[in-house]
Amino acid sequence: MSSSDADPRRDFVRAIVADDVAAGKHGGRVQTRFPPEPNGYLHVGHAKSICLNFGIAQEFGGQCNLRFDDTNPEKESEEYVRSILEDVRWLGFQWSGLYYASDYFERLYGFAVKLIEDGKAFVDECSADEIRRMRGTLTQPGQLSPWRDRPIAENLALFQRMRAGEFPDGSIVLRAKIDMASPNLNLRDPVLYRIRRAHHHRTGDAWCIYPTYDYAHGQSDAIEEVTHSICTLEFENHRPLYEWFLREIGLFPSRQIEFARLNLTYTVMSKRKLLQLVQSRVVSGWDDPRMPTIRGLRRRGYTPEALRAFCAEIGVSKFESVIDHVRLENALREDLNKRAPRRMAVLRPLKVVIENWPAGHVEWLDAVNNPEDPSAGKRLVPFAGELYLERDDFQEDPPKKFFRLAPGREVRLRWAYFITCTSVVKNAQGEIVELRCTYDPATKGGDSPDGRKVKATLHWVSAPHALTAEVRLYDHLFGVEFPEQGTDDFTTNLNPNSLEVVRDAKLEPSLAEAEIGVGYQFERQGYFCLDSADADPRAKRYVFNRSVSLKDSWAKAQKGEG
RNA sequence: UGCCGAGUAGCACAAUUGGUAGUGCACCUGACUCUGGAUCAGGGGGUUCUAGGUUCGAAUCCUAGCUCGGCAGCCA
Repeated sequence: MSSSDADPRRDFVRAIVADDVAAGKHGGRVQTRFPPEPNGYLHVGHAKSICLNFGIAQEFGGQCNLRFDDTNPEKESEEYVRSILEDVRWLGFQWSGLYYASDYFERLYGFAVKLIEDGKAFVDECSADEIRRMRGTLTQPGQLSPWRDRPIAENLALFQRMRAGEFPDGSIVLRAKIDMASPNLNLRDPVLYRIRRAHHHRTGDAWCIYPTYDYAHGQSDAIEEVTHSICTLEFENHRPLYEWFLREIGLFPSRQIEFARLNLTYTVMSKRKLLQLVQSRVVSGWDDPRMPTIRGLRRRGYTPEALRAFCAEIGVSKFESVIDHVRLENALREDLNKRAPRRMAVLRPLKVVIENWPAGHVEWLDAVNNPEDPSAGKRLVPFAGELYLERDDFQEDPPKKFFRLAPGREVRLRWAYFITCTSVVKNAQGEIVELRCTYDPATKGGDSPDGRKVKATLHWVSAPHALTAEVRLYDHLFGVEFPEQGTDDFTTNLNPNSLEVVRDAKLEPSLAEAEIGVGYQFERQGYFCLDSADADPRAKRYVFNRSVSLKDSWAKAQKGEG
C-alpha cells in the first residue's frame, strides 16, 4: 500500500479501537478480520470493508486475517475462494492469517457439546415450519419447543447421532436455550446446527451437520482472538447473541462493531441482484466493466489506488447513506490524471487531406507523454498527408462558441502543425466524407513564429499509420439514481444505453504497445485501457474500454445554450 | 412490537473529546494558452427537523415531539 494514500478519516470505529488501545485492552493488541462468504464475487462494498479492516490493523500496528465464512456448502465454491483471494491481493492488502470457518468445525462441535452439557442447548425435532410458527411474532412471545427439556444425556446422544448421519436432512436441529419471550427474535432459541448432506468445498463429505452463521462467526473470531470484529449494520440485532455464545462457552471476548454498508447511486450492490444481472445476461458476467464488482472495475480500468482513495474519502459511519457515483469516478480521474500516459485516438474518424503536404513524406514529431509529469518523457507520432480528426471537431456552419475546425478556420493539431480548412467534400447524400486543408510549415511542433493564436487544439491520428480499434463506451448500468426505489423490479430501471461500441476508432501507432492493466488518457476524451478479456494486441486485435470520461464542461455549456 | 440509525447548501454526504459548519456534484468568476471537453485558483449559497433545557459557547449533551430509514431466515 503506497504512502500516498489519503489519510483515513477518524471514524467512530477507529475511535473505539483507539480508545481500547489507549486503555490497554488486550495489551493494546489490535486484531481484525475480513470474513467473506465464498458464494459470489467481491464488489466495491466489500472494498470498503477490506480497507476498513486491513486499514485499521495497519494503522494500529495490528493484524488482519482473511477468513472465509464457509458454513453453507450449498452456496459456496472454490471458484469464489480463488477470486476473493485474488481481489484482496489486487486491492493491495496482505492478510496475516488465511483461515476458514470450516477449519474450526471440530472445535465448534466441541463447543456445542459443552453447551449441551451445561444445559444451554437441546436437540429439537420440530420442523422448520413449526419452529417458525412457534417463534412468535413481533408483538407476541414465542412458545417453548416440546423438546426443550429433554435430558442432557439424550441431547448428547442425539447430537452425536446427527453428526453420524442417522437422521435425514432438515429433520432435526440443535438449538440454544435462551429466551422465547425475548423482544429480540434472534434470542428466541436460535438454531446452531442443521443437517445438510451437501459436499463442502473444503471438508468434502466429512460432515453432514453445519453450524449456522450466528453460531460459527463469533466463535471463529474468538478462536483467532480477534479484538474488533467489524461487520455491517444488519448484524446489529445479532450482537446480543454473538456475546451470549462467547460468554456462555467462555471464550475470548471479541467485540462486534457494526457500520453501514456502501450504497452507490446508479447501481445495485447486493450479491443477489448482481447475480440476477449475470444470469439474465443483462451483463456479460461478473467482470462486465459496468458491474460494481472488483473484477468489473478492474477490467473497466479502475486502479487499486483509486479504489482505496475512494474508500478513505467516503469514511465510515452508522448511517445508511448513498454515495454519489461521481465520487468513485473522481477518485479514478484524480489517480489517472497524475500518471496515465497521454495518447491520441479518434473515436469517430473524419478524413482530412493536407493539400500542400509533400507527397509520400512522413515526419515523426515529439509528443509529451504527460504534461502533469515531466519524467514520463516523450514519444514520437507520425504525421503524413492524410489524417483523421474527430467528426465532432468540425462543423460546416459553426455556432458562436464553437472554437474548433470550420471552413476557412485555422486550428492547431496537437504536437504538429496549424491547419486551415479549405473545403469540404460530400457524398451524393450530402454527408461530409472528407475535409481538405492546408498546413503551415512554419508552425511545426505547434507554435507559430509570428505569434498568431488559434482557439483550439485538436487531437488527430495519421491515416496511413493508424491502428483500427474497437472502443467500448460505458454509461451507468441504471438510468436513475436510485434503481431500487419506487419499483418492485429494479431491472425496469436499467439503462438501455449503458454500452456503446465504436468499431472503427483510429489510434496513434504507439498504442500497439499498450499494456493490459495500464490506463491511458486519450486526449480530450477520457481514460481508456485495453480490455483484459477481449483484446489481443499481438494479434492486432485492439479493444479498449473507456474507464471514465474527462469532465465534460463543453457538453454542459452546450446544454446551457439549449 | 423491539433494537438501531438519520433529519445539515439545489442534490448526495462530512464535521476528531462541545469551540468560526466543511467535501463532491451543480452554479458563478478568474488563471493558464499546445488537452478551450484538461488542469488550477477563487466565489455565491445553510435559522444544522420542531419546541424547550444545560453551557461562556450546542449540528454535537439532556427532555419532549414530528418525519423518514434499516433489521428481525435451519442465508451470511
